[in-house]
Amino acid sequence: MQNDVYDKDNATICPNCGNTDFINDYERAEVICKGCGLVLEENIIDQGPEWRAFDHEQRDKRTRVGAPTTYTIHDKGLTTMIDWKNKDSHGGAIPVNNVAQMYRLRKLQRKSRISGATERNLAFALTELDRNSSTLSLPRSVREDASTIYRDAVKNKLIRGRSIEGVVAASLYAACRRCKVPRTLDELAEVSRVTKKEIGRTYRFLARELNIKLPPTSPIDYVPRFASELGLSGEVQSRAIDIIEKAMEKELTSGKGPTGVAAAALYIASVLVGERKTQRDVADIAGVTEVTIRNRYKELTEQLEMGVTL
DNA sequence: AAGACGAAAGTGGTTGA
DNA sequence: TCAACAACTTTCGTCTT
Repeated sequence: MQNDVYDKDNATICPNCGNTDFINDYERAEVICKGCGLVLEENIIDQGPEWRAFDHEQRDKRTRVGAPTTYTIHDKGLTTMIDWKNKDSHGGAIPVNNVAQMYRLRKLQRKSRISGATERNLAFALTELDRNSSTLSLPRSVREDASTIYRDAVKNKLIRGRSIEGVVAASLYAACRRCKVPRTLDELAEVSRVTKKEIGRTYRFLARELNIKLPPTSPIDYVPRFASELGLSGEVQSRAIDIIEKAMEKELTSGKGPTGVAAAALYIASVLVGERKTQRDVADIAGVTEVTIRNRYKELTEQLEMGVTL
């Protein structure tokens, strides 16, 4: 049917063979790796229409929907606009004595769209949200999620005493974690005008008040992004994930910063595969120091009995 | 000369009295 | 509110490739 890119949880590589191409087979409701045929996901939902159309005219006729509603626009994109043309529904001219009335209606409509402090607050916050997620190049799903979190925060009157920007950044941070595409607090602080400390505090506050329960971030979630920024192959990625999984079994990762663990695992993997990167490079991308990489790296190699292979 | 290694002192945040 | 504490950083000197 369609050959989309497999996007579940933002996974971009096959854990089995490291391939990056996937087929969405809607007939069987499976996602399959193009390289090795591994079934990566079952019971997927076909999001296409249930009807078929053979030409453009039919498609137009059978479509029953307009633009999707979105939480990233303050009125969910459900605005009605009054046409600026002075024509009625049949295309005929509107009587002159009604033209002034139409003008007043349009003005009213515009004003009512963004009315009241809450609406204006939302409109501002959501453009801010969009700007931030654009510079971080976050997927649409995360933006939607962040907007709903923000809306919840507003609904529960949690923004009082806090800056809009702070809450926006915190919502984004939470959404990123929930969607398993973690960004560090540093990265968030970089794009918004809020300090890392403030974002962290607001985030914890939101999480508590809104009952957002989030498992601690797994180092694995950082691997694909760091790897691609370092220009490392899929093989290195799967090796790194392998290492992290083993490390988690032995509880070597608890209490340690996930970025540090991810960085060390990637460093080790890059050496093992023969695409060596310097500690400096990996450290810069991951936002940790070489020393941290060394410490993690030492622990990992010792505890996982792989010192010999290095 | 660049990178890796490690010791020592410093920093910001959490925890428990 | 304060001190203890663990993780992480900064800095710097030494060793390895």
